[in-house]
Amino acid sequence: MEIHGILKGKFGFDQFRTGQEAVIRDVIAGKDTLAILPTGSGKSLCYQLPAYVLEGTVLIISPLVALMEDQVAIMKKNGEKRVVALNSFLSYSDKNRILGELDRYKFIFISPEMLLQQNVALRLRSINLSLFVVDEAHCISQWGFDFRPDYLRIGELFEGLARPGILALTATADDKVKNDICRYLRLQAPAVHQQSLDRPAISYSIIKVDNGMMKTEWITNRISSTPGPGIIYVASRKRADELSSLLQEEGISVASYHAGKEQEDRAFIQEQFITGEIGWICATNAFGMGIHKNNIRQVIHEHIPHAISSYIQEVGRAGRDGEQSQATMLYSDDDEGRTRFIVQDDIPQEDEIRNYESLLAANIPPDEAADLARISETGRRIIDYYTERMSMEDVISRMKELLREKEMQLQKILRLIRSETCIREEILGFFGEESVEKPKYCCSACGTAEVHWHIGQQPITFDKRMMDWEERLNGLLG
DNA sequence: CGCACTAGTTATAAAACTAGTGCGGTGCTTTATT
Repeated sequence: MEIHGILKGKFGFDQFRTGQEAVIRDVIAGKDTLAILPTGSGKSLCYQLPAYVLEGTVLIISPLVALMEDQVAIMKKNGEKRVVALNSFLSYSDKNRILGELDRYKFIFISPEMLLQQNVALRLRSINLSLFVVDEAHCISQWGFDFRPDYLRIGELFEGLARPGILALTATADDKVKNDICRYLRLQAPAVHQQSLDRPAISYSIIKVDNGMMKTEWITNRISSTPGPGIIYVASRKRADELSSLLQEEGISVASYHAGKEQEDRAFIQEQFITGEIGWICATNAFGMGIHKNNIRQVIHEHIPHAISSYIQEVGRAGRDGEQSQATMLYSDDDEGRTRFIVQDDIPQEDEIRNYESLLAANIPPDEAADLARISETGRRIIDYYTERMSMEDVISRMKELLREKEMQLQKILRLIRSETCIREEILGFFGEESVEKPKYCCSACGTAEVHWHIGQQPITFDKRMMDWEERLNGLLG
């Protein structure tokens, strides 16, 4: 069947959105494909359509169980019954039953961790896979090295075996992320499809303030006088709850969201935000993946994000409908040290690794050894992953390398913050895009960040440099 | 690293310092003998 026919017949669309068709043609041709498509451009069609052309089952790696469940529900609602999510929501018996009849399914969603369990991997290798999809593929780079090491092992599934084409999907990827994806998925001569990451409808502001109190003040003013819906990204769970309560007292419709909340509550809050019952969300970086909401008008950061690529991901959730939106980053001088601490804290140190390994060598049980060497659960998983693959000395130098890498990413975002040149140009340059057309509302560095919202009170205007107290003082004196 | 918080100190007393302590993001997975 011709792909336009399937597009109309199965999905009810008359034409492809920008970028989709080229990706789909490569996927159907069996090529390894890396597709970097902006959120909301219909990434899931890139594997769902080929599924109806190709013989066999499509296997989709997904980072969050909640996301898998969502997608399965949507597909079932749209009439596709041969779809299943393999994750820890399943009872032991259901899991076994499904594993026994895997080839009945057209689509299987699974986490990297489940994928790499021996019995699961064995079963998956035995069925006819038409396509292997890695959704949100930037997770390989973002999480694999220091958080969820199984992300680095996805490529091992087909070690030494014939395999189907691989499709890696993500919304943002700089050169490092692209390289990590290709390397760890072992892509062969991948077709890379990438659209401009520029979002002309988003204007960028970076504003320096003196302290936390000013952040609270600024945000309160801003939110009471300009439209939402919006997301406020904060650095800690505690702050998310605290800021949310403060804003509630001001009569603002807001809720907090972070990983310390019950799954149930998280789903509920997310749902309310999507339907518009809640106007604002105060959240840690836990919030965002899989949020299908077009009309987010503002994204505010009140800390320095960990890396430019995470910043762009978070900011990119605004303005998917193409309407004017604003991204604002508030920061103060002491943010740098705190961001550095959070990013680097979980990476095991040399003496911790040596301690832990010598305790293990003395036959101390692993749980106890990790405890004694004061290694976090995450840290231990990381050490275990690397020690299985290299000598202790190599693990130690690998960890140092990881620290350097994190520091480099931080330095890049600090450079962005301190730069006086166009923020849009800087950001796009970071992703390798050179020519940039500046929209009417561009950024605070260009002096054209301020959108004139047509509701509420006076627009609040802040000049980035004048917010610095020394310069403000000089301004008064001079 | 830097914050918020607490307990202890000071000595006219009360409020105001000081030193010490705890805390900080992201998520998957966990289950078997007859």
